[in-house]
Amino acid sequence: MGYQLLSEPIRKYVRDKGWGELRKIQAAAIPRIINTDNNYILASRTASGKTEAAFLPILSKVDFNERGVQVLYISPLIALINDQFFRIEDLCRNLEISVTKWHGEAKRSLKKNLLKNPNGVVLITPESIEAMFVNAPYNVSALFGNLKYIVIDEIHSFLGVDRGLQLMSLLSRIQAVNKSKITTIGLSATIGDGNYIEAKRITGDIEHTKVLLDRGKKETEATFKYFKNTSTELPLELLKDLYKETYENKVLIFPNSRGRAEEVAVKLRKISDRVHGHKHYYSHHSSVDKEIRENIEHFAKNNERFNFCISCTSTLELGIDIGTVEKIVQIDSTHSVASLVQRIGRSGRREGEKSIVNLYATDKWSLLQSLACWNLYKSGFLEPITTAKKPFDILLHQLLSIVKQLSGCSRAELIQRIATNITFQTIAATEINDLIDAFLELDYLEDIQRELLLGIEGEYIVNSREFYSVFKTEVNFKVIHSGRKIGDIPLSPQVRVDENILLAAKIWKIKDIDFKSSKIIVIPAKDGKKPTFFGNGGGIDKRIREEMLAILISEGNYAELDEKSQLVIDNMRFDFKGFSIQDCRFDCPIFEKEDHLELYTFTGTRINQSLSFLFELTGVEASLDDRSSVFSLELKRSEIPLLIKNVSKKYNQINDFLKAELEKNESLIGFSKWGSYLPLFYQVEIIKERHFDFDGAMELLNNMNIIEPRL
DNA sequence: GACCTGCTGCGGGCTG
Repeated sequence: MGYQLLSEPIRKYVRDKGWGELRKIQAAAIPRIINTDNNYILASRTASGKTEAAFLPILSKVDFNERGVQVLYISPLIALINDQFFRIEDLCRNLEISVTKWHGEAKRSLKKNLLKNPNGVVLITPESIEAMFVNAPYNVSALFGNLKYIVIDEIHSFLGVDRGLQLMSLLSRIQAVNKSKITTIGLSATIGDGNYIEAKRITGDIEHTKVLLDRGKKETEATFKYFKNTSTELPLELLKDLYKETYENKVLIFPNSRGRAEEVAVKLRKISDRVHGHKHYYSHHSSVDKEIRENIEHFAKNNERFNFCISCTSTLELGIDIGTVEKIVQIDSTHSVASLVQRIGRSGRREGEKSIVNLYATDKWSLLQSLACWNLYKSGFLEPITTAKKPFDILLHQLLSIVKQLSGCSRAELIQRIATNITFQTIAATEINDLIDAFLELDYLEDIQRELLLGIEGEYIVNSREFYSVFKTEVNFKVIHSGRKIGDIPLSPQVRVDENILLAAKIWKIKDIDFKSSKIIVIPAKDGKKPTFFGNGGGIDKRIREEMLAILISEGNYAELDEKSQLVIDNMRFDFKGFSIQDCRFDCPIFEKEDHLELYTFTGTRINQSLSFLFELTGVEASLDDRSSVFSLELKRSEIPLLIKNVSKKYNQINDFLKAELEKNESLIGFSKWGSYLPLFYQVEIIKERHFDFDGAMELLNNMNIIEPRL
């Protein structure tokens, strides 16, 4: 019935494609988009036809003879825009609707043509929208002043992150230059039942946003194996086993870090060379040159014949789809269930195939975490997404952008624009006023005859190339071999002349480092070390830790575990055998050692970090090992109640303590690119909300049952 | 104990 509602040229397109019937998500979306003005979130697996589900009805409905761009498609990745361009242009061909790519790597001549005659469909990134508001605000209204639809691809990648707040603000600012209401369609992978509200929020109108969900689930076959790590390098036995498990397949391997990805690719290739196996071993991550990455993607996508192994990071978790992948390998636990879901979904894409995943662990806590993620995956759990309630850092960024857009404005107008922007509705007018005062003080703004303009510092910030994005990036050196770029790596202590490094699945010797032009010149070599990258660890959700405890206090074997990993789990269970645990959320096992206590919290990273900060304030020596979620406390068992009492006292003045800590150590705000430009008071608010979880920490402390071993 | 994402305008040098 959806088909009948489409316009004739679109029906012809469907017929020409030979599509017997519409996909589930398409059948659901077409009548709703055509017959209502609601916003929709279309949620289903990749390769399930979501793009067409949005564009078939939109192209049928919209009158493209009107002046101005009619449909704006927004993507988090340039690569996705380039991919989707062909599909959307194909759809538009018979209708004579023009499709234009507008991103940093798109041709300028095509952008200029569009400006002469604004029309059709535009594919863009959030950062390019930001740049247009800052550098050519008149183009925003000329192009996007008569929009009918906005389509946001991979909308889940914007949820709960700064980039999503920036996008939300930009959408709100685009709506402000339009007379009529723009309808928004979000395309998404499944994001968990509790998280759809966050997707709806981005559209700016929760009430009129509906979710269309296709729960197409695949069967998954998992195998766990354990190889104890004795050094910083992967155990040889693991690599041999990994080779045996992968040489006959098309495989993606996820070893969790760029350095490990290189180590795996180089060592598997060495084994393969020795036994005359195939040569298709690659590494794929952000430090490998973009062109090399594209070649690998192209090979893997278009080849049916040869087997391959791509050792990668999250670069192959989203976006591009390699349909031929048969098997996924995860080395040590993912950091979230969401990530495990995405990675498992990368295999068995063909009709009738199931997903196959091999999970290796090199450490017992990693094995336990991996098993917990697998259990939660099977139960359908996904980490809850939380959006910052008071995003003062994004407010600073957008406030400067708005002042630049308007080339100055009155204070009243600036406040009005921010107050009507849906992104900042939770920030009070008094706070906005206070911040404007602070920005005048800091020379971000200046007041000339009651008109607010960018100040000297403000000009400096906004005119920087760094202004358009809200995420941080590291400083890199180009790695070059005989004029060809291999990739970009940060300057770690390991990067020295005559040292050998691994990059792009090959071994290189460093011949020269040019600090002026940030270049590292290399030649091929025989043996090397995996590169070191400076990462800043993320967090594990508390639900994963609770599941880890639940596994420890349960009995029975898992069919997915091999003999050795089952034995490791059984040994860990033996260690916790003496504890009678009723409630995995609040029961905390404690071990009394000779000169200290070991208190297991089995809770999330942010809660642990908050507890650690609070313990330190009371003067107690407490060291945290977050991987096993255990505190080592220099205390006697009888002193614990006093500790908890003291923590509650200190918590009353938490803002003062955080302020003092920030004055000592400004890197605490390092996770927020624009946060460090804020007055200290607002930095504290951001850290409290996003780095720590004091509410969670106090909830745990107030309900904590410390469980002693039975004798 | 991590990973990923994007980018203007202008001038100089080179190619067709």
